[in-house]
Parts: sequence; C-alpha cells; structure tokens
Amino acid sequence: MSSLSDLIEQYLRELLARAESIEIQRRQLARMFRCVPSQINYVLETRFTIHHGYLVHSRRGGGGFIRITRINWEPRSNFPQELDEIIGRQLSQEEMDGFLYRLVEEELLGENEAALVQSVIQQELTGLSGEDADTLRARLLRVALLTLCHQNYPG
Amino acid sequence: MSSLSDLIEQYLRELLARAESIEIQRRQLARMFRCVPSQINYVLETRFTIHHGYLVHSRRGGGGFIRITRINWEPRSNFPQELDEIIGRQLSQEEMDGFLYRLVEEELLGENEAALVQSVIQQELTGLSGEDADTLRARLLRVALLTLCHQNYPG
DNA sequence: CCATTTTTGACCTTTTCTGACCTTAGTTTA
DNA sequence: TAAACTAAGGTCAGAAAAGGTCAAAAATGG
Repeated sequence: MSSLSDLIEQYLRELLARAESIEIQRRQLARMFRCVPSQINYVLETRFTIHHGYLVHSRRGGGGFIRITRINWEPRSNFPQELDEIIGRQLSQEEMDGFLYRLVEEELLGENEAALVQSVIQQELTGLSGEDADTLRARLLRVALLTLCHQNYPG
Repeated sequence: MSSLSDLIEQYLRELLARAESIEIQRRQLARMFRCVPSQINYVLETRFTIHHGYLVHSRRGGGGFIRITRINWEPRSNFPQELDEIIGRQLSQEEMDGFLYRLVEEELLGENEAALVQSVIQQELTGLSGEDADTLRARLLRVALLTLCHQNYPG
C-alpha cells in the first residue's frame, strides 16, 4: 500500500545509506518515477526535513540540482524539536539562565560554552528590553545551541 | 550535473591554489571551454567577487588580460570585532552565503557547519523579509559564528 | 462521511548561457 | 602624427534551463 511518495523516499534513503550526501536532479527523478516535478518537493518537505536529520540544498537554473545531506544528531535525535518546545517564541533572561543551568547540570553543555552563549547573547541584546529582547533572545539561543549541538555530535 | 560555469570556476580555483595571483586571457579561456567570451565574465561576476575573497583587474586592447588575485584574510586577532565590521547591522541572503562560502574556502569552517548555519538561520527567518530579515540574519549569523569560533579557538 | 495525505498542474523565480553591440589600447599606414 | 586597423575585454538584454510555490483535485484511512 506504499504510495509513490514512499517509493521515492525509499529510493533516496537507499542512496543516502551509501553516501552522506547525494545530488539529484528534480526533473530526472520525476521522469524516473513518472510523476510531476513538484512531487519531489513534496517528498522532500514531508520526509527529509531537518527534523528528520537531513539538510536539503538546491540550486536553480542550468545545471541545477538538489543536494540532500544526512546529519547525525545522535544520540539526541530530537534535540531541535525539544529546543522548539522548551525555548518557545519568547524567553526571559531568567528563563534562559535557568535553561542553560539545566543543560550544564545534565552535562549536555560545558560550563564554558554556557558562559559563552550567555555573554554573546547578552551583548547582542544591548539596547533592547521587554518583548523585543525576549523574542530575539529566544531566537539567538536556539541558533547558538543548534550550532553547538552540531559541533558536539558531528555527523 | 555541474554546469559549465562550475567547471570554469573549478579550473580557475586550481590555478589560484598554486599562485596568489593569475592572469588569463578571456578569449583563450573561452575557446578552451568552448563557450562565448562573456561567459567568462559571468563566472567572474558570480564566483570571484570581493565577498568571495578575490580581486579582479583587467585590461582591454592588444595584449589585454584578466588578473585574478586571491585576498588572504587573517582571522586570528580580533574575531568578534572583525565579525562586526564584515557582517554589519544588516546582511542579505546573498551576502551571508558569500561570506560562509569564503569561510569554508579558507578552511575556517567545515562544509557541514556552514550548511547547518545556513539552514538553521533560514528556518529562524521564516515569515520575515526585507529589512527585518536582514537585521535578524546579521544577528543570528554573528551568534552562530561566535559560538562556533569558541569551539575552534578555545580560550 | 470527514480529515488527512498525496498527486497534479499552472504559474513564478533563479541561474546559466548566448550573441549583438560597445569601449579601450596597441599597431600600422597615409 | 593623425587616422585607420586590429586585438583585446565589457555590457546588457533575452533565451534557455533548471528548481519553487501554491492551491485544487484525488486518494486514502478511520
């Protein structure tokens, strides 16, 4: 009962099992599976997102391509999602400090990293306060942690 | 898969890997790759800009030439301050891509890191455009790079 | 029967490639 | 020596070659 999307997904997964990164051409793949090119986008959007552990990169124009790269978030495979849930759209100074403290406690982050993140973000927030600061703080923290996360668990 | 422009870029990069500065003749290069001379200009304009870390000089007329010079960028001394100068308060998508590309070129950043930074920041910017996006992009990139930088140059 | 997922197609944007025409700098000639 | 010629490189607009988006239709599962 597998749909066409499942087949395409399976095909791409097989390629990705052998290489960390693959390059495909949307048109060619669509021809291969006898579907419309946008179907390929659908498969990528529903099955190869960053939450699934993949990065998708593409280039238009002549010689264009779509590159899919496998990344290992392991052993905390759902870290990005957890970040979304925990950080949310706004984050106060106290909330951030508490969260960083907890990460250090759980040994997911070294003390130095935590201090660095704090100082860098604080500097970035100079002049802002209230809701603006909270919104920006949430975004900055998310980017900083994802960046660190990748360093700590390279693919 | 790779376009003609990619091939020409690659060829020039190989020459530039061995010398800090090279001189080419547009016509000859065009003949070599069996394309129109203006294609060479296209490659230079899209892949050897100052953002990519290159300077291009040329002279017309008999004995004319195109000189491409690689600029060596010294990151060490004061990374945070330099980031300020280079990134500025606002940063377009293209500027960011060019800058990341250059960091990868100079082996200050791995390809995976660059791709991750790009994707995380892009995700963080969904829904925004124009000046808002440019401002936030600048801030996010700065935090991401400083975070990575600490990993690479602990102190 | 309804909600969700999949599939399709019309239309859009970006990147590459080409060619006609322009400018500049040496070289030759009247 | 000035004009004409030749040998470069520059510009720009349009065609071509990709991939992206979005909403509607179709299929699927509960």
